[in-house]
Amino acid sequence: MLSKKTQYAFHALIHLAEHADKGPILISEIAQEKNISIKFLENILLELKNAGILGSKKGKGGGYYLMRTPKEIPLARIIRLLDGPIALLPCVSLNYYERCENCKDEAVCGLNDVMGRVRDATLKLLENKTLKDILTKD
Amino acid sequence: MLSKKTQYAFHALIHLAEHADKGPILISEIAQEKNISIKFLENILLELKNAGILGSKKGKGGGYYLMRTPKEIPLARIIRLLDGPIALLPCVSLNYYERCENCKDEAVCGLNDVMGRVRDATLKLLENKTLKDILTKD
DNA sequence: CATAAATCCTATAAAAACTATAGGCTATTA
DNA sequence: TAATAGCCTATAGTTTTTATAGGATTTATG
Repeated sequence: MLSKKTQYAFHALIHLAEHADKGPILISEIAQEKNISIKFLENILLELKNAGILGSKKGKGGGYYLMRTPKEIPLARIIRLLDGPIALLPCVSLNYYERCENCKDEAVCGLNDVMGRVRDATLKLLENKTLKDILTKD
Repeated sequence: MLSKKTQYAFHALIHLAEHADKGPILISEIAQEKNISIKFLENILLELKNAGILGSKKGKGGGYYLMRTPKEIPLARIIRLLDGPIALLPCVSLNYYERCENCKDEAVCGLNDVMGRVRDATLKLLENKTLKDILTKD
């Protein structure tokens, strides 16, 4: 399961995308609208900003906004950023690989093979579907 | 990611399947062969037994053995038993569904839709692939 | 320039989940 | 009846997740 952090991030990004025409959006507005703890959300948006996905403006009239169009933000990017590996096993992870400590040869491990396929099927969706694909408006 | 518990369970099941001709197998043998803490493994095998996947025999000459042929044990069964939900979000889980607290209507939520597809793609593999498919021998 | 608004940043706390261990109990075999 | 091996439950240690706190910094505006 995705962590709350990642789930909140998706809902926040959706809100930002659906209100992109209204200039910077307040953290507090998103928190209220999406029923998320404001302080927790603050940390999440900061991480998204530091990763270059969001921009922000301080002071009155400030808030957060998308740095790219929704179409340019694959869902896999958000998950990897906040949750880490998408694969079900470390030994089939593309970005967070770790050797299997329970089997002797990954090359002939059937579990490795099947989980690799699960990873591929999952990534086919999560790398191609973007923020744009999860919006209600437009 | 799957928990260690589930990962260990898969490796133990593989060992049991590949030595099914040798009668009951000792926990200690599996633990040593697969590099797993023996006491931790004990709990896992017990859970698999209580779920009807494994059988056991006590006393000298005892041990664990499969209650069904490898072909009859889908990978999804093991994951759900030890790890819980396979879906990435509670709101798209078939067996552990929970309503989304951050969106107003799941029926029109794009995130719900995409994650439902991820679940389907994952389950297509995990429900059809069985213990037999992850064995080295045979 | 002073003030209020809003994000930035880091630390920490609280809770939950995960991983592992302990130790006595029970059944079985020889 | 002694040794073997699983059964069962509790608990401990660690890590991760979730959430909160509070002051620092930047910006807009009157």
